[in-house]
Amino acid sequence: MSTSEETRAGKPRPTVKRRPGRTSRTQLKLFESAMVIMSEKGPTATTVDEIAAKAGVSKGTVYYNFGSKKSMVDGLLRYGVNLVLESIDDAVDEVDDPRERLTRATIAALRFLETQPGFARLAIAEMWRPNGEASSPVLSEQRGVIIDRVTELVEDLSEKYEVSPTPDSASMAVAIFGATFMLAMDREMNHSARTTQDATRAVSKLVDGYILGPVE
Amino acid sequence: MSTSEETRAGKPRPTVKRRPGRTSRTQLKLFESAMVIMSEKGPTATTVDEIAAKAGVSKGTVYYNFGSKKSMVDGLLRYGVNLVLESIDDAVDEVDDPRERLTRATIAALRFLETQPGFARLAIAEMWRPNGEASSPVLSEQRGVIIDRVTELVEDLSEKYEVSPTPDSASMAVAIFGATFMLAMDREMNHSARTTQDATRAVSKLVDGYILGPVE
Amino acid sequence: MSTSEETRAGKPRPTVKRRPGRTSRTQLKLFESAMVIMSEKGPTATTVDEIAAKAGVSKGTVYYNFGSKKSMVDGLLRYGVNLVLESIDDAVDEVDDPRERLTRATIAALRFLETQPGFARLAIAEMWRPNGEASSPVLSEQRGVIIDRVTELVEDLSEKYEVSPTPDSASMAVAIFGATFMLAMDREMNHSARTTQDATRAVSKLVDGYILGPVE
Amino acid sequence: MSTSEETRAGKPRPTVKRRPGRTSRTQLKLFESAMVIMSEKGPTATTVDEIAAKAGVSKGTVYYNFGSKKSMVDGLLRYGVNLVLESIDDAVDEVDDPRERLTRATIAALRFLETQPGFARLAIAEMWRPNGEASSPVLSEQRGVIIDRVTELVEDLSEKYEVSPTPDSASMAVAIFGATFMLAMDREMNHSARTTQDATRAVSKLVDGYILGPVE
DNA sequence: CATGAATGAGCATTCATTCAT
DNA sequence: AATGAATGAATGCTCATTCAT
Repeated sequence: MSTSEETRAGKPRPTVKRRPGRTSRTQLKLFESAMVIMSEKGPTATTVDEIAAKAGVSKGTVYYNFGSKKSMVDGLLRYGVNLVLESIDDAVDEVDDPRERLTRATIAALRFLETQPGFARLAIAEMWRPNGEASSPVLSEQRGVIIDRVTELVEDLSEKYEVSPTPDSASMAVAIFGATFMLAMDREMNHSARTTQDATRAVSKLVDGYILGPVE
Repeated sequence: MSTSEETRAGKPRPTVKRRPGRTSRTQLKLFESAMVIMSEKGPTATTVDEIAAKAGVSKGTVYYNFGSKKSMVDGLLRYGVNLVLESIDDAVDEVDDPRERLTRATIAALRFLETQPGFARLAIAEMWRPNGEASSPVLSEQRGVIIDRVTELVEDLSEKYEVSPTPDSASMAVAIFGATFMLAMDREMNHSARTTQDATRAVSKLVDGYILGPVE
Repeated sequence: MSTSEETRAGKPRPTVKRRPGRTSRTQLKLFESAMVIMSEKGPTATTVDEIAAKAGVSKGTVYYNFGSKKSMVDGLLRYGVNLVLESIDDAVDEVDDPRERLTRATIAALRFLETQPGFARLAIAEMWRPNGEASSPVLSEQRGVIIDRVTELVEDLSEKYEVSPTPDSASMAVAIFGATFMLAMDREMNHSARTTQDATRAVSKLVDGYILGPVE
Repeated sequence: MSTSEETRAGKPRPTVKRRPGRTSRTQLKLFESAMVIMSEKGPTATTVDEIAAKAGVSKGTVYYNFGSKKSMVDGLLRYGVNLVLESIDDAVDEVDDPRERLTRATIAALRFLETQPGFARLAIAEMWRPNGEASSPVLSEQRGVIIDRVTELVEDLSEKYEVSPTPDSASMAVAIFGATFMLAMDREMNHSARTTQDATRAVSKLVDGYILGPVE
């Protein structure tokens, strides 16, 4: 699911199982522990010691398995994005109507983010970073992957409803994604302030706005 | 504009000019330097040394003026949020129609975020943080301030168009804010990918969606 | 006496006093402590903690003053080489005869190395290192400086005695330096095994061999 | 060829073949790999991982065969010294004249060191170390072995030419060895700066100097 | 007001070594 | 004989903060 390009010659480290999908028990434990702590404190504030302690292994084991904190975050990011993508695909599966597909997709994403607030926070903390050095290529990559998926859905919608020239599908996708994302984050911060349903409805509204012509 | 809650008793430090709005030249210089660097590297990765160097003063001076790094970030946050609020107020001023007001407000915010990507990054990096310890009260405070402002605008709209049961105004405000925010960030990351106009139009679309009834 | 090229932008570190020759008390203390410990254990085996402890300052102070362990070693190297050079110059001063000059120089070097076995060990440990990465440019530099000085002396000798075609002066310088160096090291290891005078005489012998024609 | 003094009681490990001179294929492979890497990076900077990787075995296998990194270095040292000794013996064999013997011996050593710069570096890095703890007994031992061999040659020379009281043979041996060593190292560092012949001639000169009386 | 030397807790990372299989 | 996952002590380095001048 991820590989460590950092492994210097002569320093053989497993880092990640060659067989994708087959993650050792230890790696999985570390993965989960890292996700939990990093969602709470953010990746920077999370120490490798904490992760190791939570996973019940030694610090050395973390490095034996992941090579570096950075590659662990990368792995976490890829892992999370895959989960989002999967939950979107599941929600959309066997649904034909483009509008219904988009709506279900956003709701699915919303639900996922509410279920996994950790990932959302991790993602945001990593995604908006200095464009410069620290920002791993994995970020732009994953950012693209998810936006592309939403853009596809929007484009199907555009075709069916023949939405006029105006906003390009990608912009629309970004907007929808942003709305969804922010609603999820808001719910998590102001616990119980608003119901999940409120959020769901708000997103639906926005989608509708895309289809309908401007208020005359 | 900033306060130092950290100053322990018995250790009198100016930290902040008593007279609000009256910031010394040194403080201003530090403020600006901090904003520039923190936008680029994020607040955590930014060191006090760097800020001092950029401002052309000694490290000690930073502490003399701000007391701590944390209180500096708080100040920056307040400063930025005020700017956003101001640009929204300017855009909305003398406009009566609620829809027009909301549209203009979002566009103003969009423009601001595109002009000050630094602040946007700073805000997001700080605002969605562990609900726990690290998160300063200033954050939730400012988060609330801005969402409240948008909510007001949405509520005016609801009244006029008598938007039915639908999503509560606050959720809508959050969604709109999220869409705006994400469009701004996306533009900055994928430089030039999409035009400012595309983004503007996309936001307008969403606003329209709120007003109109659901697609029948 | 040395500067740190490593200082990254925005991370202002004194590293070394601008005014050459004027080293702060702390830096001097660290310098001396480092020399003592590194001569005993070798630079690699010496930890920054140890140096700090011996100097009676905190670890942070070491970094405040030298920036890195590596630049400290570089400084030590330069420092030592300068001392050797000085002691050679002192010994040679006001002596005109080339042979006498060379002899005195080697004896001076020998004495220095016996007095400062630490430096000798440090030098050798650092000088013969992988030509690759780890080897700082300072090394080749200093290596050159000292060999050049000896070569000068040998060349003066060559001229006076019109030493025939034979080995080039530089090779001769290297050989003499090597003999001197090894005698010094040997004396230190096998304490008291051989007297300083024995060593001195051995070196003289070698120098004579250079002047005289081959045994017919 | 190597011993593991570290093996704690009750933990029987082969570590070294009982039958001296009989080294298993795996051990040989490790031996050679270690020599190559350690010559390049020095023994301290060389990790067991690297050696294992280069030899194509697992890290555990290194320990299975050698018990510890230290005992591996010891073995390497012995191995190298034996090679030098052998090449000297070969060069001297069937030569009767003491001067010729010494000259040939130094030239042989010079050639060996130029051929095996790795060993030279390894030897020097290890031989001049803290007299204290880290220094394995193997070191002084090997240091003695090689100096003794040269001393023998020098003594034969002394007898024949009746070199007067002056420098004792051992000092002379050390000096000659040092000159040889340094010339070899210098050639390796300043690649191609001086020819092998220059070095050879320089050493010859020094030997001659020993025989001839002082310049009157 | 300002400075800069000093601090020390904290952190990511390395690596020789162990051991169950 | 060999393996490789796991370990943990050790280490170089960072950086927010303090304080005497």
